[in-house]
Amino acid sequence: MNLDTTDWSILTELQRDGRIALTELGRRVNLSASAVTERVRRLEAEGVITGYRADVDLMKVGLAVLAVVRLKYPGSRHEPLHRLLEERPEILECLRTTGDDCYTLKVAATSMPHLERLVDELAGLGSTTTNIVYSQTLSYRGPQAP
Amino acid sequence: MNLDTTDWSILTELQRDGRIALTELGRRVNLSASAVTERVRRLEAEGVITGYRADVDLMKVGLAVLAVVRLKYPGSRHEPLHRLLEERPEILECLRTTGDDCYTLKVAATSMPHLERLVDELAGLGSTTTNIVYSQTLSYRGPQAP
DNA sequence: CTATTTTACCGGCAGATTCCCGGGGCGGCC
DNA sequence: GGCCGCCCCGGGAATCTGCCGGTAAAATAG
Repeated sequence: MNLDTTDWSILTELQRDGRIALTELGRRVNLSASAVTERVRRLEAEGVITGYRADVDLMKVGLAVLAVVRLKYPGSRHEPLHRLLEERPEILECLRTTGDDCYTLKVAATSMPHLERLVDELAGLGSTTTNIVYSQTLSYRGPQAP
Repeated sequence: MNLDTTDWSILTELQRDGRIALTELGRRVNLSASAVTERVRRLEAEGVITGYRADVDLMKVGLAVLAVVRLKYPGSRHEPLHRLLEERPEILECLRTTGDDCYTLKVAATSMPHLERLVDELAGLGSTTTNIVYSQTLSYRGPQAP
């Protein structure tokens, strides 16, 4: 799988606006609609583009408290955590990392008591370190050409 | 801004597939195309939906090394960091948090030397703690009804 | 309790978009 | 040269979007 400059332009545009029409996308990358369609289909089929998502403002939907929870997980039984990830949509992201804290989670809650409950559930699995998020730079850009 | 059950269904569907046609979206939430269009337009105008993005597989585009970098930032001059965020597309996300490490960054690099360069740049601003990411649960779900 | 306004929905139509063809230009290979 | 694969273009049918008026139920006012 090799990406040329045009592919990168397409990825950049689709990361900026994932709902853009293919004709408009073609206009921006100097390609006909059919050519750009074929390229996008190929990028999807190859798994370069894994999907398209609407971004939702957490505040606007009542999730006012965002936090990073680092979880130190003893042993190697990961099923309880995976089950928790399935059950709790408040856990937005879960990264397994090197270092003392095996997992880094991003968690959204409606309130402090809500966050407290979530952290308590996680604390049942291992020791946690929680930091409240003040603000986040909206990363509406994804990967770009290396 | 109050969201009813239908709005939540719409948000759920659009977070699962942000490029779905409005007619199909209407079918899934039991609404006509025009009704669902109006609701989506309202959600966009109110800022609930902030945009639509294509998700790109980092591996597939050569960004094989993902890391979490925590940055302890002395003082209150944040411009140097913001400039770095603008310049370095490798920084996918930047959260400002409570706690000893003021910032938590998610960084994608093509290789270890590449990551090393990035961390060195960040280390010029403050003291860093870096953890490599083994794997991440693809959070293709966003917020759901509280 | 009735009248009026507001809200949310539907259907339909014009225009735009997507999908699916066939066909052309170009470089590599026999 | 001749063939083949690759990538691109253009055209037409099917589909989707954007916009309109019209309707019914809920909210508001009197």
